[in-house]
Amino acid sequence: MDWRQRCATAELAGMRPGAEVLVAGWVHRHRHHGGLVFFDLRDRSGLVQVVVHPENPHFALAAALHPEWVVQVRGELHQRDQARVNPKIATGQVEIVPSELTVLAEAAPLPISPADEGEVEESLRLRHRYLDLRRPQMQRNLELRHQALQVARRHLAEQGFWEVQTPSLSRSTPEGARDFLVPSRLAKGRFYALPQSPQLYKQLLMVAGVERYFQVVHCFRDEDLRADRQLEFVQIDIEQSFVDRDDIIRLGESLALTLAREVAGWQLEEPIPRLTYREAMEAYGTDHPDLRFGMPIMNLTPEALAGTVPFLAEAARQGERVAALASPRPLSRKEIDALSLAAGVDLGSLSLAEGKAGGSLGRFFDGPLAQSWGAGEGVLLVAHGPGDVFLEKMGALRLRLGREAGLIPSGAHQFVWITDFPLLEWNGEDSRWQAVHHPFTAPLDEDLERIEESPGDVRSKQYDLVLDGFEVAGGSIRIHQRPLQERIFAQIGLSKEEAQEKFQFLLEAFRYGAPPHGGIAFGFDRLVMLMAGMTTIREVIAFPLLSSGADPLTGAPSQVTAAQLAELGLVVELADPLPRPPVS
RNA sequence: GGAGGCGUGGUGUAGUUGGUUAACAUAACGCCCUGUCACGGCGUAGAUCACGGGUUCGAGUCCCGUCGCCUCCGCCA
Repeated sequence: MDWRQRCATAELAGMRPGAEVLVAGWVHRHRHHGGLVFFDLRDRSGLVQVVVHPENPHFALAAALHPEWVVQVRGELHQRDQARVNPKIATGQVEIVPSELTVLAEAAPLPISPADEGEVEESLRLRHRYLDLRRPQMQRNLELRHQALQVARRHLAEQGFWEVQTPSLSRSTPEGARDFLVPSRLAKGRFYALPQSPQLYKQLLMVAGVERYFQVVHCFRDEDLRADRQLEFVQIDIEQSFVDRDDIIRLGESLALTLAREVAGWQLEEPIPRLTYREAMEAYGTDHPDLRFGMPIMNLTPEALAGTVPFLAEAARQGERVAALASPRPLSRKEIDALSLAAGVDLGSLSLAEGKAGGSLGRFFDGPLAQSWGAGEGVLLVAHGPGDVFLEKMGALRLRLGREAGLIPSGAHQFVWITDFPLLEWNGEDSRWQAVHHPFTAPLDEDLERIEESPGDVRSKQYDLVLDGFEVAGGSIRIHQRPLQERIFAQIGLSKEEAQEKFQFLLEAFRYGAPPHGGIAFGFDRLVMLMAGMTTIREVIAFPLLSSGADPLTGAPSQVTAAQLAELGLVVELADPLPRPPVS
């Protein structure tokens, strides 16, 4: 067999009728008319119809084919009659009349069908992922991901970035997510950690004079899974020396827009708009707002509240925030109650119909006043609460209202940069300040003197890139001077000794001439998910985990033998010896 | 850790206030069919209704518990 003769089914559309062709692939659908057999042969590129007449010596074999058998067909390419053209497939103008038909492999009856477009329970899809991935949609997702990788690599390489690989077996560091640990056999009782990101290595590469680094890298965080989060995920990790914030934002922006244009085919506005963290929180109640629709949170000042609703005015006097969201459509009392419950705030309502104010707050308003608040066709939902926690609740409510009202135009996509994040946040549980991003993030120059006196007010050189409400990239300019780094460590309660113990290698490296540097990391799975129009990253990962962290295909995580444990010097103690049987 | 939704032939679903033999589509198997392309027609087989307990003369249906999957909150520097 000379496989070099084989051509992809998609190529057949452009070939001249009468040509002899060799194709191979899977039997997608099989149509048997007694005296005439058709089957669609599927390969990675698409489908082509094979037609077998009764006088064909391969008729009996063709009639006996089953879905997903692997076959090879040599034959003549025929132009179909006008009435027999199938406009739904790319090769619908032609069909193959076989002179040879060979079954390369038979297939057992399938638990799930690659030719069936209906929904199948996801754990079953993952159990038989190799079948699931045969579906054209999944093949498109894999190809899109491949294209995104190629475009990103080319784009960065063209700008002088070197792809440098960093270790997966590393040391556990404090802060951040729970580490995955790997026991050491050679040093029993000690553990490697899988990287949550190559953060420290890429900074060391800057000290090493690499200047421009990137990597497509697997990262590991042992936290609960979500539709947009897996235990293991891929970043496009970037770091550059001799830059400040706008340089990295420009770089990230060019990469994001290049991917959007070349891979997703989106034409988006340039430059990408920017919001400060504060602006995003005030208007959208989140640091990753979906800007494909408006409906901002309306802040009601004590002045605006004066002489209107007494309990709201009182809440404002007490220092609470009072804010409103404008639902574009009217809501019933029942719907508002349900929204209140879901949002975790007490929602008052204000509407305006035929010049009269209505809703639960309507009695405090006359028509013109209600109008001045923006009450109109829909209903104004008003609530009060303390601080950013309240804004976050209103932000979640905004998102829900926007989605339910269909305010998100299909096909619309909107990037936004979020800047000026706080450097530190108060951790009530541990009673200490902790880094919002990570402890190597540089403060804004103008906020440097406030680090000790007012740590919560210090803004940082962190920036996040948000697409359609998902954080798709994030990074910062790093601290490259040791004295400043030590001031930050002191603020987050990391003693000199602890800092020395945990980050000794980094601090030491910084003694020997560290250039100013910064970087950004793209959450590659999320970005590809959005470009593919999917709603979970599992759809763009070849072999993802269930939300329980289990892999129903391989049975991971699995128990290991006593001998394996002994070799590592480990003893497993469990109340229940089999806490989670593998999915079967 | 918490909340919600879901769990019925291989797959996807229906199953009313508890009541005869658990229905439909599709896949599988058999027969028929010469222009289909989600082919069509006839037939066959295929379900301990996730698991365990309870209420009842009687449970897919009601109650309690457990498990699994999905979504969200917590968590994710």
